[in-house]
Amino acid sequence: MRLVFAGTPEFAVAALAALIAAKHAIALVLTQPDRPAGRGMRATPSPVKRLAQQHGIEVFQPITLKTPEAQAKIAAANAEVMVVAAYGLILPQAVLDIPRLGCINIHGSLLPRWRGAAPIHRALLAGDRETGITLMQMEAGLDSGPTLLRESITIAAKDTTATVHDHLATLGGKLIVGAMEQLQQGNLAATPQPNEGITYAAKISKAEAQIHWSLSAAEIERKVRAFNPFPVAQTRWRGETLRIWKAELGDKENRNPGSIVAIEKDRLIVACGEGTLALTELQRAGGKRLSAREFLQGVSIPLGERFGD
RNA sequence: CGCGGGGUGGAGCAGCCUGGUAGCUCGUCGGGCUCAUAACCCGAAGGUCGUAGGUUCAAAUCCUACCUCCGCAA
Repeated sequence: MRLVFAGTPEFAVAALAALIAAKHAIALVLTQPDRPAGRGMRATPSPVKRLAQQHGIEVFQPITLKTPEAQAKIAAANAEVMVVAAYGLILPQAVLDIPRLGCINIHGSLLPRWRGAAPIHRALLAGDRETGITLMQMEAGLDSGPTLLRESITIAAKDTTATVHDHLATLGGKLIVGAMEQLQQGNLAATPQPNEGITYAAKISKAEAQIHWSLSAAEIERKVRAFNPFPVAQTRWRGETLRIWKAELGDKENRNPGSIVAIEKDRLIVACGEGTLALTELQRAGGKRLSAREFLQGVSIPLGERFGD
């Protein structure tokens, strides 16, 4: 099929790669403008842009899609359908109407649960046991369009946003290729989303990464997994930021939230509002990620020392 | 020129400000203790202190440049 692809981060790369592999004609790729990023704040192309360029596909990076110029550019691609995956820009109705078969979005949740920007993070934070990919026909509302295809996966106790993200990105690629096939055969049916069970996945803010030790160990443990690899759960320690990459639930004892109640060879046990959490991989400011064992070899920590503000 | 921290035996760190015999925790190797051990005791090997210059009688330590890792910010 002749199509336009719109996407920006790594999540969208798997889908674009799958469409390319399936020999679809990608007439144009839309992605966010190069943004200053990383140390040095150099303008950095998005992952999708890099992949598109590797395949010699034309890339278009408008700041907004509201202008007639941008819309004309998309219309000129003369695509039958537009595939959107974590693009990051609102598509106005005028754009949604351009492709003959409309716009299809690849969303990382089982809609209508977790509409919005950070569905994977929110699913992990909430302790969901399953999530998945939903392909939907886009309309003006936020992730509210009718469902075309969907497939669920289970979230295991050890899963992090990183692992679920990769899993879903791959699944999204597989589903979108299947959807294109069905679309060509004219048997891709749309089912309206139910009105029950709608939730919204707000963007993750940096402030949320801070650990509040008064919460239960279970909640904090979920935060550690949900915020891996970004933005990474963290706490304050001796005036510096300490990132917590991995942790396990400890025993049920409940002491002084935020204080270190035991130091084992490979684990640093911290009291929470309810239960304890065993930190197993951490990172000091300016340092590398270290196993708790390595971390403990470099510093001497007295029992009772506190984490947090 | 966005801001900032670090690169020291195999690992993680201290020492640098106030230049002058390189230290700690762990690992490795040998020995001992023990029914036994990832535990304990004794001993050993292993470092041109990121690279290149400079200052100095003397540089891990002060100065300059570069390489490289990381945090913030996006």
